[in-house]
Amino acid sequence: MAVTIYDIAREAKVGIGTVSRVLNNSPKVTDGTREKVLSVAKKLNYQPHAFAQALARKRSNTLSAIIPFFTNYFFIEVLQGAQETLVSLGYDLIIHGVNSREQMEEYLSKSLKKGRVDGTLIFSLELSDSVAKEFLEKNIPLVLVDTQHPKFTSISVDNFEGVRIATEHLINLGHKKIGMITANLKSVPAKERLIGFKQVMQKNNLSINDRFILSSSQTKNDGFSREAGYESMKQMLQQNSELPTAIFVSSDIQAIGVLAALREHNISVPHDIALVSFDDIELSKYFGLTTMRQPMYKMGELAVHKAIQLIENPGTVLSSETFTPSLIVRGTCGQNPAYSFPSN
Amino acid sequence: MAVTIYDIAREAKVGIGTVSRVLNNSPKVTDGTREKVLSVAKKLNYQPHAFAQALARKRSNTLSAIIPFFTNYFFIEVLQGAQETLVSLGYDLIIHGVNSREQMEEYLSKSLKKGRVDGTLIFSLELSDSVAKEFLEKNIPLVLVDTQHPKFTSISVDNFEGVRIATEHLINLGHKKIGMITANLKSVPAKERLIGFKQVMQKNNLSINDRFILSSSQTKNDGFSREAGYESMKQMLQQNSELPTAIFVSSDIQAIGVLAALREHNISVPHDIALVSFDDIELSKYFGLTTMRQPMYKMGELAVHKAIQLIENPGTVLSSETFTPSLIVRGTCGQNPAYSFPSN
DNA sequence: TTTTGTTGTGGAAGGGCTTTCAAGAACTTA
DNA sequence: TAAGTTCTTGAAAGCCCTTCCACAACAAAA
Repeated sequence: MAVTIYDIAREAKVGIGTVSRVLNNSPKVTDGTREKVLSVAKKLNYQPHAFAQALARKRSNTLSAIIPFFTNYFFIEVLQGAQETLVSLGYDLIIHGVNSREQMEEYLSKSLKKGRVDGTLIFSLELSDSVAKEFLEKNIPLVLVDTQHPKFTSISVDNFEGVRIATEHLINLGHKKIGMITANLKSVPAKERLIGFKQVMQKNNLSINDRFILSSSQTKNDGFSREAGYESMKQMLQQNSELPTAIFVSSDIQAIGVLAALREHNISVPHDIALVSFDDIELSKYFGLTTMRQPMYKMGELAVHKAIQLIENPGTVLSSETFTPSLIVRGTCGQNPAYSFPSN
Repeated sequence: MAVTIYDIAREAKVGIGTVSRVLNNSPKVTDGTREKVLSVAKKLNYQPHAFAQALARKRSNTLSAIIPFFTNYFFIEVLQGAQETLVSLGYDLIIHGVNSREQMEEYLSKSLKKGRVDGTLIFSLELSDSVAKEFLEKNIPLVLVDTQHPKFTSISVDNFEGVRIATEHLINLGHKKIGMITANLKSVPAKERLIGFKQVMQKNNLSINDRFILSSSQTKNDGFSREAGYESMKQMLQQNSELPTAIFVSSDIQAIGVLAALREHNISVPHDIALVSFDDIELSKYFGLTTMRQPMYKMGELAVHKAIQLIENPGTVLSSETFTPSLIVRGTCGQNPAYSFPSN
């Protein structure tokens, strides 16, 4: 049986209340008793019992994170950011990986009420109204990462700004005929990136050729997949005799498919066509992709801070923060001649 | 305030004990009362309070997993296996990603005593004696995955068998002059894979040319890195005028480095040199690597089952299970002509 | 000296559950 | 019908903590 505060109280000849006060750094304890208690606690190698504490305090010092497994590298980095901050703040992390929105809802409906966690982080998954309502009703702190909802604090990436930087990079390199390959337009980021692209082109007085703009009809991963990228590029090659000199692709994973399609047609990157994409997943460096990097670690970190702020400060107004992705120049845009493809 | 068993008891006009018994499927309750309680519980949308339960039962239905972040893809897959099994069994998972053994020990020393988890899973990290002692003393169920210790249940991969399959695949393809590039020999898998390789060569009456066998002196990731692979291959190229016709590389990530070095020298894979490696990380398919796949998902799954068995059945003897990796034939071994490199 | 005010302290209550215990209800059996 | 069993049930105790309340001890003010 583990050591309890009763053991300490007996040994130190004080009351359990005093022991608890000492352990919680309450100021109203004499230095003498404090030392006495502390030394006994150390001698007995006391550790507070997490559940008893949680029960009494009505606080568990635990957060849950719901992350889709399929986000892969994003998953790990963001998790790393979240986890390390959490540890430094004395919290634990219950993680729940899911593969779909349905799975998330199922999990939430079961776990939410158990009072096991003080707050929740949801990554990349769109919030359904029913879930949103439940969080609101139960007043459980919730932070959204890489997804948004008007009623909750969220952390996301500025797609418009990212696209602007990417596209202007291409423009500054002298490209005028620029195409875009995006994912399934039902997905919010796919749509935003396309709209952003058109805006930038217009702002720079460049004409938009609709034949150079393709979206995907695939539903698996909303078209953010290698296959989708491959198909889109194939299609562009079929439909056109003349090609753009540069293409902005809405994700790295699609860009890898695009590269494969181009290679099949012996079209050299970046010589014949330059490429810039979005995400900077782990694969990107191996393929030499010039891309827009999302500060994943930072996002995890900030998510935790926001969540804890919400917990410790229930009145906090919801705040949505936006990160600007940064341009990572590698081989596919042609600016960096030292960068061979696939890269070293 | 949440609904408690007291609310149910009052509403259903029974005692709290009865409510608890119904909720825990105790047989000694009449069908009549059972239904009554159940219907009230449903009506009030009751959810048991996890901490109160844990406190009373002295069981938390929670496992903690300690996984090094740097294992990347392994991390995700194995986690997925663990997590999904856990959910199906009604357990929660506290995960703790670490970057080193020191970090792991620090975390353990703090968290172990809190009685927060019923058992622990440790992945890929070698157990120090002090930590081992602590687990033993406190009698906390522990399962080791991808690492071993004589006193604990573990799940690992049969390196010898994996190497045998890989190397004999090369031999069956007609190769006789086979080299090996391994990682830092301080790491157990690196060493085992090398020893295994030599055994297989001998068993097949093939001569081992020491000039074709390289290990890495790098310490970062124990030499399981792209850079290490690149360096090793460079070195082999420098030292030899004649090269082996096939190389077994101790990990995929190194193989990617090897590929880069070979490309620089215009040596074609698999035409001039065939390659087989180990792990089947996510990258592998994009590089068309023929490799030995570890059943990561399965390992996570089994780890959980073993841990829970240990928890629910404290007398269980420790059992160590070994998985045999399976050969994934892609482009780099030359057997699969349809597989271009980098692959489609 | 008495009164008022501080400060430190012990212990009960409470958090929500499981489990034990004793007693009442419902059955047997003679 | 009485005595003896067996079931079912309500309520108390216990899990380990935090926090509130009341009181003791002492210092300062009257």
